[in-house]
Amino acid sequence: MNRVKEVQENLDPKFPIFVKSMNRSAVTVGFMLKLSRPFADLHMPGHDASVVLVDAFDEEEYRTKFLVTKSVFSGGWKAFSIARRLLEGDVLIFQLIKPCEFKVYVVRESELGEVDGAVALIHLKGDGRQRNSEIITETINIANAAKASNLLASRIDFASHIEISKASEQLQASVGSVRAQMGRLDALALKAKDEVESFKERERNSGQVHRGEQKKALVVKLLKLIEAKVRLDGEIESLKANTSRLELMCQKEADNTPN
DNA sequence: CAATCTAGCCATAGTAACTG
DNA sequence: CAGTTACTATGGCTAGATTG
Repeated sequence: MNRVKEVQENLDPKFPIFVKSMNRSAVTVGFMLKLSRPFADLHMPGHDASVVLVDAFDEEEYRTKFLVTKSVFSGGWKAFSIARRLLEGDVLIFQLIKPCEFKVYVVRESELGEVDGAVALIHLKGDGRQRNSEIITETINIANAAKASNLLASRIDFASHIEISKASEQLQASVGSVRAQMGRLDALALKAKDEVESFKERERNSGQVHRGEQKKALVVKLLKLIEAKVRLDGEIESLKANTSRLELMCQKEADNTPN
């Protein structure tokens, strides 16, 4: 929830948001999602309405029905839930970007590493809230792209498409590497933050003692962070290229496969 | 008949009122 | 003023209705 909070805080505040963790009735039996009453009262129409959910992953739109009497997303919610493969415990952040239109960010309980990475990048970049939300989307997109590639692969004949499998494996290996990098970045970012806080504290308590040396140490740490960020950017670019290559291969395969 | 949707019921948490 | 109780709002579950 702390991670969700951090993501939430880095979204554009001019759009109202609400956070919802997935329970059994939202992702299995019944397939309906309750909105919090205060949010529904403030931002939802006073009548049943069709609501558009825009997946932050691929900008794909899903229509669902909002039932005002129960403050729930009902008809159509199941399609979104299945398409995004939502599980109990996953947390969704709904950002109201237009009347009856939400952008939806998925924070998966089982894959918090994805969000950790996004948070690490937020610490590093810090050049505006809009940019931050793009970073989160991009980071989650990359991880989801790897999963999507698996889904595609499951639909085709593995035996006759070894090359695609290999590409998929390479892609997953790359994702693993990037996740590991992100974990390290997060740790470094937190450490640097602690250092800055402790530096400020010491400065308050003991005046200007060793100020120069402490600043030097901080600069070294910051340089390390920047270096790691540049390395990560390179890996992300390479990962994107791999994803495009895999998509092309799958597309070719789909074109060649008779209906 | 199976999948999907809806509405009602129940449990729980929060709050207000009452009592000692 | 603090503790207890009762009421209300909210959220989750599930059975029944509807639709294809």
